[in-house]
Amino acid sequence: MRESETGEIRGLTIFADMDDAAFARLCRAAYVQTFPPQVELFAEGEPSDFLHILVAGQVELCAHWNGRETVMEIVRPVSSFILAATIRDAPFLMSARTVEKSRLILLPSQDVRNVFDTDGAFARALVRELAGCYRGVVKSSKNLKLRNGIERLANYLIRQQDLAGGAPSFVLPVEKRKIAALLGMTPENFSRALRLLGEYGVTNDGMTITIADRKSLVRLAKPVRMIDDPEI
Amino acid sequence: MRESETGEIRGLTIFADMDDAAFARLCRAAYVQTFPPQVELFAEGEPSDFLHILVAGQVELCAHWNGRETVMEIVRPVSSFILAATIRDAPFLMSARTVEKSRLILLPSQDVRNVFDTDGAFARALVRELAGCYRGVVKSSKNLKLRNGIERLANYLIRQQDLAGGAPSFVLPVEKRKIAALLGMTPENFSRALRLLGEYGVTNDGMTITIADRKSLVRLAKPVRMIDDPEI
DNA sequence: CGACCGATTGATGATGCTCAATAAGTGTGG
DNA sequence: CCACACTTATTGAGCATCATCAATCGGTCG
Repeated sequence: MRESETGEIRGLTIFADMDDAAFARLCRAAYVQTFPPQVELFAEGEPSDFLHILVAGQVELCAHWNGRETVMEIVRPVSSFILAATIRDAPFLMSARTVEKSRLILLPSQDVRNVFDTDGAFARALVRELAGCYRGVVKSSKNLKLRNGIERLANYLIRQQDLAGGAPSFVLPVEKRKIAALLGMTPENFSRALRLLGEYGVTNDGMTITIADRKSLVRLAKPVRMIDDPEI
Repeated sequence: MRESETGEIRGLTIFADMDDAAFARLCRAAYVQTFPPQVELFAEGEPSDFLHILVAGQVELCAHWNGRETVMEIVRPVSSFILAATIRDAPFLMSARTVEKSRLILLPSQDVRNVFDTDGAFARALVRELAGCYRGVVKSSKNLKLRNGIERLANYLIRQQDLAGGAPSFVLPVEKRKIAALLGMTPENFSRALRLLGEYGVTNDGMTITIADRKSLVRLAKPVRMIDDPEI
C-alpha cells in the first residue's frame, strides 16, 4: 500500500493514537482494491480474513435466513466494518456487497490481531470503537422493537435530512428497496408509508425527498437522544 | 469489598488476564449490594456511574419510547452489563431492573476507565468482551428481522432446553410476559404462539415447558449457527 | 377471604406481507 | 439513436401476522 493511501485511513479514530511503527506494520500487507457495483465482498459464515475499511463508495451489510434477506447496515466512507469478527477470529455474521463502485483497504485480520496484542493504544482505541458499534446496534434494535414502519421511516428521513446538511430537499443515499429492508419493511410498504407521510409535508420525486414541514414530521417521528442521536 | 466477594468475579474473562495490582485497584472502591425483586437499578439516559456485575439473581435490561416498553436482554449470573456505556462515559441506552432478588457488584466507572487506560491486558480483554456483546446484539437483530413470532419462540424454546441441560421438560427462567417482550411480541400473542406450537409437540403447564418431539420443533425453527450459536 | 396480577382466550382492528399488474427508469446492443 | 430487456417503484387486492381491548381463569399474598 502506498503512502498516499495509508494517509486516507491514518486519521480514523482506531488508528489515531497508535505509533507509526505499529501502523506501518498494519499496512505492510494491506491491499487496496476498487470494486464495481453489486459485488459480493464476503458472505455470512466465511472466516474473517480481512478487516475492511471503506474509503470511497458504499457497501451494504446484509443477513439471510431461510430464503429471506435483510439489510443490516449501509456503510459509508471512511469507516471500518466487521471489526468484531476480526478481533474474535470468528466467521462473519453478515454478508457484504458493494452498492456502488467502491474503494476498500483490506488489512489482514491476523496482522490486526498481532498489533492489537502488542500495542496498548490500538487496543484501547478498538475498545472505544467497538463500544460505539455496540451502542449503534442497540439503538437500531430499539428502533425496530419500539416503532412501527411509518415511525421508523419518519425518523430515518429526519436523520437523512440532517446528514445532507439540513436543506428541505435531499437525495436518498441508496435504492428505496434497500432502505426499506434496512428499516424492516417491504418495498411495497415503504412506498405506501412514504405516501402516507404526505400528510406531514413529505413529498418525493424519484430519489429526491422534500420535507416541507419538518415540525409536523418531527411531531410524528418523536426522535429521542437514546435512539436517534448518533453521537451518544 | 471483601476477598470472598472479589473471588466471585476474578474468574470473569474480562478480569482473567489482568495483574493482581490492577484488579485490586478496581475493587478498592467497589460496592457489593443485594437488591429485592422489581427494583430499578438505573434508567435509560442516566450517566453510567458504575459498571455492573451480576453475581446472583436475574436482571432485565429494557428500553422505552413514547409510552411503549420492551425487554432488550435478560442478564444471568455471572456477567457484567452496560460495559459500553462505562467505557464511553455515555448515558445508559437501557434501563435495568431486578427480576428476582439479586446480588450485584458495582465498580465505579471512573476506576474502570482509569485501569483500562493503564492496563493493556485489561483493554484487550475488554475488546474481546465488547466484540462478543456486539455480535450478540447483531444476532438478536437478525432474529427479529428475519423471523416471525412463532419462529422466534420456537428457537427460543430450543435454546432454553439446551441451557437447561437438554431434558424434555424445563422451566422458563422468567415470566412469560417478559419473554414475550424479549422476543418482540405481546403477551397475548406469546400465549397463542405457544399453543400453536402444540402442533410440534410443545406443551406447557405454568412455567414448565415440555418438548415431546424436538426434531419436529427444529424443523419449524430452523436454527442456524450465524443466529443461534451463542459461542460464535 | 378478597384484592391483585399474570396467563389465557375471543373478538376486532391495525399493520404488514404476498401476489399481480403497471408505470417509470436504466442500461445494452443493434 | 432507438428498440428491447431488465429492474425498480408504485398501486391495488387479498391475506397473514400482530396488536388492542375486554373478559375470564387461576394462582399468590396480605
